[in-house]
Amino acid sequence: MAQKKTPSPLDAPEFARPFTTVDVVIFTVRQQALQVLLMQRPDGAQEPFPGRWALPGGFVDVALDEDLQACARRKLAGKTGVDSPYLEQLGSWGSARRDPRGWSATHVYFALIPGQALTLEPGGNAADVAWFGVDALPDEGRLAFDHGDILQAALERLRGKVEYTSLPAFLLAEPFTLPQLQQAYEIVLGRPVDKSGFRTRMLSAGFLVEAGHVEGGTRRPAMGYRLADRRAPVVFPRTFSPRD
Amino acid sequence: MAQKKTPSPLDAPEFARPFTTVDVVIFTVRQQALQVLLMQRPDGAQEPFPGRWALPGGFVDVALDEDLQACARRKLAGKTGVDSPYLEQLGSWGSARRDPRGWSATHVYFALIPGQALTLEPGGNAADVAWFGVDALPDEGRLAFDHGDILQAALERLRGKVEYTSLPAFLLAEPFTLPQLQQAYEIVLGRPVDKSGFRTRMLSAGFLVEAGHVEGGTRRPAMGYRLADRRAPVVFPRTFSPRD
DNA sequence: GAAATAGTGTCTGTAAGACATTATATT
DNA sequence: AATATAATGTCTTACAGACACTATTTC
Repeated sequence: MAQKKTPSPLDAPEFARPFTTVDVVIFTVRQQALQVLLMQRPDGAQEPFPGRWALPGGFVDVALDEDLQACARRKLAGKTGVDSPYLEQLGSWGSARRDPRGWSATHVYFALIPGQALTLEPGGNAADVAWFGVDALPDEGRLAFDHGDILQAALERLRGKVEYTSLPAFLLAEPFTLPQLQQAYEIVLGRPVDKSGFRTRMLSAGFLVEAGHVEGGTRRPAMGYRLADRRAPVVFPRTFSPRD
Repeated sequence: MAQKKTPSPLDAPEFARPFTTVDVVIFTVRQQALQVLLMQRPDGAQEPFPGRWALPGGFVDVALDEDLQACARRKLAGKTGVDSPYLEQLGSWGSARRDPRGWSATHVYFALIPGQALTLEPGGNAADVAWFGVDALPDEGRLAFDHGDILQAALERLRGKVEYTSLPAFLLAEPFTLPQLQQAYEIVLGRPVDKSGFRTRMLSAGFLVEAGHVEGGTRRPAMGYRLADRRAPVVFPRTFSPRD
């Protein structure tokens, strides 16, 4: 086939460049449920998907953002005030049709933040920002753009990784106890986990550091733990339930 | 903090948009080694990284490409002639400095293609395209842009997933034998794998379909197999070597 | 029959899953 | 003392890893 010389967007400024956005799927555990942060789209007539719920995000600002991760961190800090969450790239979605305004590509990150870190409602304008249980999404899950698909992919990634990593530890404020950690696993996975095996796995993985007993509980106090390394999760050699 | 109203790139056309590219990391097994396809950058004075080796890729063409995956498929078919490989999104890299021409973001895919599918050298202009063993990269691995980092990430992803998936099957032409598949695993992982356990794992996973004995070998012929589903790999419940 | 490769059998150690039991706190 | 939760112990089973063995082809 003839290898057509692709015109460069640099040579021809009017050559259409896709626009570039970053979106963040922010998970937390609140009220015994896995929840996600959504924003309501503005109502203007020019706006795409007016009034619909969407993932927090927006255009990359080439003047502000050094790189994609910094852009994601900026948007996350703006909405939640949390500045050092677990942040992982999920992937990117780009097509001619996902945004009615034209060809667009979004780079998606997903973040895990402790529920206890959110004492006050996020941001200055709290009205258009809200937490939703992942099983109780607004508009029957029909979010703006392709954000429904993206959220679905984020959930699959999270639940998949939780089977064999220490990810749920990033959903808890330190220090946390092993029962609390187990509960976080059970909430994300949506099924009970055996206590004995759970404890052996967590302690033998060596990613927890003892931090003294936690008082204030109702009955016998449990040992508190911190993460030895808050930057990355630990990978276990096996999944939780090999087969049904 | 004051939530500055971000100017929209749509309202102001002169607002700088990052430019958008797609790159593909194409792996195959040739000459008993894991190899990757690289292209040599053109030599023009205006060109970034002239003469350096780079991953195949380039600008998204909003007129040609329906979405990112289609763009990756177009670039892959153009370089290799292979049109239905295993293709998975690896991630995206975007920053102000990765391309000297300005803020850019690239969406990276990685592909696995059978070595036997490449009877002739790829493309029309074969001079600037070549296969390299991943342990024998040109320029000591100092590729154009951040492609060295990207290739490293692709290798980690591939080797990581090979520990617990059937991915190496996509590096072989059908029908293939179990000894061939085992060899593909050993080449990618860089270590020997026990035959007995390997066979049990592969056959019990149920993703292989018998396709008659393969002759032409030197000694006893082996059973040939095809993939039941060429679209996605199978995930095993455990990794190959739990721990050292 | 020798040699080389394909394929199977056997043993063992480790660890997960299930469940029972003990330990330590509050009221 | 009763109770609730934290933490540990025991038993069984499944399976990976190691390695020996058998099977089937070519020369």
